[in-house]
Amino acid sequence: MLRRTTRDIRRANRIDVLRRVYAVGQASRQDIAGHCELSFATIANVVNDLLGCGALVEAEFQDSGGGRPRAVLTPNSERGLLVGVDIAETYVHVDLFDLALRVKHTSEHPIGPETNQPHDVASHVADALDTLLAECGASRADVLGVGVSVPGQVAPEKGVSVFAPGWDWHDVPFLSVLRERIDLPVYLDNPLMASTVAELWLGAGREVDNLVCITVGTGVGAGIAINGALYRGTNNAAGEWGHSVVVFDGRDCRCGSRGCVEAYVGAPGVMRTLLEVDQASPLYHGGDQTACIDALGTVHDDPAARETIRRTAGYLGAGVANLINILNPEAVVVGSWAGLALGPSLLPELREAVAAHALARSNSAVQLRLCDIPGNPVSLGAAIFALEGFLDEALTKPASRTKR
Amino acid sequence: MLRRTTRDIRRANRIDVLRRVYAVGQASRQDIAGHCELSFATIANVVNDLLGCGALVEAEFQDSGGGRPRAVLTPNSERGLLVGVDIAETYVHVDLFDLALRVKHTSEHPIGPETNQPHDVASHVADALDTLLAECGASRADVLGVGVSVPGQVAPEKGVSVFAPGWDWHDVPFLSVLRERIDLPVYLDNPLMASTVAELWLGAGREVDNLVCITVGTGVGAGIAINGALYRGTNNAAGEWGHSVVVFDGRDCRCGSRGCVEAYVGAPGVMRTLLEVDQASPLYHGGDQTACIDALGTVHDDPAARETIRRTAGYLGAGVANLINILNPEAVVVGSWAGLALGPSLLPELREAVAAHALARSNSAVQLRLCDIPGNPVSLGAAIFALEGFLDEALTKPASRTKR
DNA sequence: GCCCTATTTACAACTCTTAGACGAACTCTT
DNA sequence: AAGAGTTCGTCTAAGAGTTGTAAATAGGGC
Repeated sequence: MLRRTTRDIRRANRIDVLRRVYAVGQASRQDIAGHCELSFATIANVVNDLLGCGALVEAEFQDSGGGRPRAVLTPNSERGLLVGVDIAETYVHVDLFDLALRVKHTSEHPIGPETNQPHDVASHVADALDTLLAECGASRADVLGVGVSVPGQVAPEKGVSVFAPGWDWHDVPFLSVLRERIDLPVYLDNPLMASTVAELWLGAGREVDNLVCITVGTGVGAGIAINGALYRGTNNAAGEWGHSVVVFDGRDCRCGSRGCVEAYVGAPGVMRTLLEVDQASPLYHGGDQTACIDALGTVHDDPAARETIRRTAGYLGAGVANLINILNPEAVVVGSWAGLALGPSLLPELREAVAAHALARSNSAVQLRLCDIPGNPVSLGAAIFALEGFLDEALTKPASRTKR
Repeated sequence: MLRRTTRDIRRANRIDVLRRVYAVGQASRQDIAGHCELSFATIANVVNDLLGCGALVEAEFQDSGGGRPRAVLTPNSERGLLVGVDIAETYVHVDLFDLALRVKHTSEHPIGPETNQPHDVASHVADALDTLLAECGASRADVLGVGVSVPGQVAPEKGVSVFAPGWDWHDVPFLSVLRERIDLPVYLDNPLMASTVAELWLGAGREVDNLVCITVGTGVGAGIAINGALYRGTNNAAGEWGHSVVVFDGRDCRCGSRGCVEAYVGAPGVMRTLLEVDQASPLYHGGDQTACIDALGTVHDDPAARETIRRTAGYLGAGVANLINILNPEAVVVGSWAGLALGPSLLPELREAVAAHALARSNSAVQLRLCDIPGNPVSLGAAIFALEGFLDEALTKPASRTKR
């Protein structure tokens, strides 16, 4: 899977080059050569492949100071469309991207308890796709691929949702269900993997090849990227850091275990901490997750809020330090809605807490920051899965075509 | 470093093939083809390289049931010698291996507080090497390489011991110090990396390509292997799981943090638990680590011992479950002296504790077992580093020789 | 119009994998 | 004892990739 034949090298090089172009938006061949460790000749070959399949175009020519002008390569936004779908427990978010990974149109549908069965959800996706295409005046034929993220545990190669905690999905062959309604290449994965890939292409991965992408929302997870590639583990279950123990014999967690990171730094955990600090805090907002977390992130003069942030930073810092000690990454990125809402007030104390628990050598090698990807990183990552799939089809298959 | 040129593919294939031969002791080309995902022709090519440099030999011919007999390949124990050195805080352990990685002779020197400076330690190693060679009637020229493990954090490519906690080593260029005394190829790393490589070649890695190798001694760590290769992290500091937090605000740890796994399941931590259970337990043996841990592992009818084991299994189980949740490996192996001493009595309760904390999907994919490598896995792993270095020299360099 | 410089492209050399043809070695049958 | 059948191992040619070098290309300055 990693490196076997020479074609795998080419595929990897292709992704490297493309990631660089997307990372900076536009790049000359020289620029790419400076950032990927490849000879110039190889860069030229790979770029020609990518120009050939329409993924890139030579957008303009740049002055080179007295020599032949540099051709500037950019993603070819005209080549086609990609669809990224973020299915969460309460909504379906569908983004239509151009090939430059810019959002063209967005749609979001709520999901209620009575409409959370596979067929309902798949219909939502299909309908949203039709609507978005109509809005753009585009047709299904323009869509190069659809990436879909489903919460919980997923077996991407089988196209199965193994377990979705919020609903009662067990071993649902969701990919088939989707394909019945959407006659396009569809790729299935989960939000953790999707947002990590997004981070790799358009986030911290622009500067770094080994990173951990922490999502702090209602649930908590940590996507892992090693050597510029997503790390999936044996079962595509790697990154379930939210259910790693940080407080032995601590709070009950919805996973059945006790003392999990998620029970302390997931939104419900933070709210519980707030109640522990001040049982009558008005910031609790009667249990409204979004309102409460937003309030905690913005109100700076409330002592209960400050104390809640402080304690949360402590728990999260211990958990993050665990990741740093175990994985020794170059970057740790905190994302998802609760992480971003609390982030600005959390970060200074989080850094302190991490430094208190992480070994100096590992801590000095890592940068800790908030996710700065605009929009929805999950649907973006899903769309990137579709992009990768399209490229593999377009550029790896032709080999067998040539063979005749 | 991972995949760049086609030559890296060959190197990776070479290691795959060789690992298979070492794993089973002897293998026909057919057998290898069945276990490495390579065409028969490639197997033959790689095997010929390895025969050419003398790493393998055709030991015998096996009946094939009516056809040309299979040549059985084995490591060529006559080709030369490898040296593996395990430097610990209190001793220097030197093993002389033949190329089949069988121990020929062993030597162990204690290190006192007054002889733990780089030059002293290097002299110990050099002296031991001379002695061992004399005992075998071999000469320095027979030695293909020397692998050296130094405790603490190491930068292998620079040959520097960055920090050794027991002594006061900071950024010691230990590789140079060794080379002054030993005029042979020397490779430097730390015990965690070494024992993980040993596990990969001659332990659980025989069946599995993704594993975590836990060492439980005075210190605690977790070496990580992904896709059949050691994972080092950014700084060669990956695997410092011993200093991941499992009890928030728990026991003070020698690293300066609190609640680390090591503070509970390292030998001193276990002994502290014993005292908490029974302040006057005779099993404490006045603080003698070896005696106490051995006693805890063998005495089954002592209630304090049982309770200590139970609690230790709980802490360790939480820590191991964290690894399983985060990394989703195929195997977790527990080793090092305290782990092995406590292992048999610990294992059933450990499995329970892990199951209580790990997600079902990840837990079902993993096998948890004790290290079954005979002898010293650290010096063995160090010797394997030397073996890999020798092969790279012998088989990758010749390319440039041919170039003329 | 010529030179200079920087960028691209083209080409040849080298590697590696793989499929398939062929030869080698052994057993079994006739 | 001579084929016939099997199973292994080697060899060769084709397909695919990377890379260094040489040649072609395209402005800008004089």
